[in-house]
Amino acid sequence: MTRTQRKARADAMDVSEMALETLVGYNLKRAYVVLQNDYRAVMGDHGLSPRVFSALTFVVEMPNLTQSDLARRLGIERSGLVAIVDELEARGYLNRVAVPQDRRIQALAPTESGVQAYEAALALINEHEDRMLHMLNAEEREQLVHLLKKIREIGE
Amino acid sequence: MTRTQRKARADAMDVSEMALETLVGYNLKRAYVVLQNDYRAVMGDHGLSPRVFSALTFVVEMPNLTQSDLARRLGIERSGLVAIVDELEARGYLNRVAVPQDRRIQALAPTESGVQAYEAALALINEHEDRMLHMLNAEEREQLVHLLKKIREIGE
DNA sequence: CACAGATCGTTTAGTAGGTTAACAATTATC
DNA sequence: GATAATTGTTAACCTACTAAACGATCTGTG
Repeated sequence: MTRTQRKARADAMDVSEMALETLVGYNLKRAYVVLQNDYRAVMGDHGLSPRVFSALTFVVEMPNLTQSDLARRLGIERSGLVAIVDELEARGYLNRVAVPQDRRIQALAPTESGVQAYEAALALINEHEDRMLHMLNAEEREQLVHLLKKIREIGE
Repeated sequence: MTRTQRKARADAMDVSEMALETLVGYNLKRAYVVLQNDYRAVMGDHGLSPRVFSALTFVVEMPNLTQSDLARRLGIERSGLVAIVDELEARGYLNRVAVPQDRRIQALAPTESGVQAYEAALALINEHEDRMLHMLNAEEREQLVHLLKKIREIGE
């Protein structure tokens, strides 16, 4: 649409006609905010934040990763991971274990309570997503995750 | 899966089997980061940020919104919008216009160069999305936006 | 009409979630 | 054995918000 054409029309455009509404990036951000708000409400002030939960998942499911490995898998910088690992260690959910073969690195080993906390958090998060996404049937939800993974793959 | 079952298996799990990978929230965030990184690269250091562009869209397409209106439509607090409107005004893309009927409010009126900047940015952004999302056909892309809108609707 | 209450834009202070650059310690490569 | 690369870490910085409070202004009720 040209500026002239716009001025020839009524002043206010219908929201659903705005180009903004067709942009994937804009809808992605808005949808993420909706989901994240409920996540925070469900997990509470002292619960695991999304990024800490995702780090804990890797530590539990792939024990003895290094911090550099983990940062790569999470798609963040090594320096940014330090605070996350600090929090998980302060909560008693993992230990930084020295590796004799390479004294630069410290393997991330989950504790018993780390594994339990992971499983408890995962149950809460699954409930949260099931409740939030009840308007999507199984096929739609699978399709959504599939499409999002395709976008993720570009960034590699 | 229980902890006992996990310990009975090999140490490291396949990434694609992790519950994390099936979560909508996690995939939403990761996909958003991928898209946003390219957005920043395309728009450059002095380009409009996503939030400023979305605000400009509303100002251009629905002239004379108030800041409270705009904040509601963007899903952010009034206080958070001030800096965004400040930037758009500093760039000369809009004016805060006094409204005689209600001296509390200032209508947001786009300028000529604001409209031009909007159209130029939109063209760049459409290019960016077309390039990033080339692996999705038209139907998939439409379906993705449709599903994201459904999630957005919960938060209202 | 008066006035209590809501609303508007704004400032200030705080938070979450990162990045970049530099560093010492250590390991790998030539 | 010198040079380069990697690891975890700190420090300083940035973006994108929120929450609370403010004066100015408007609205609804008695």
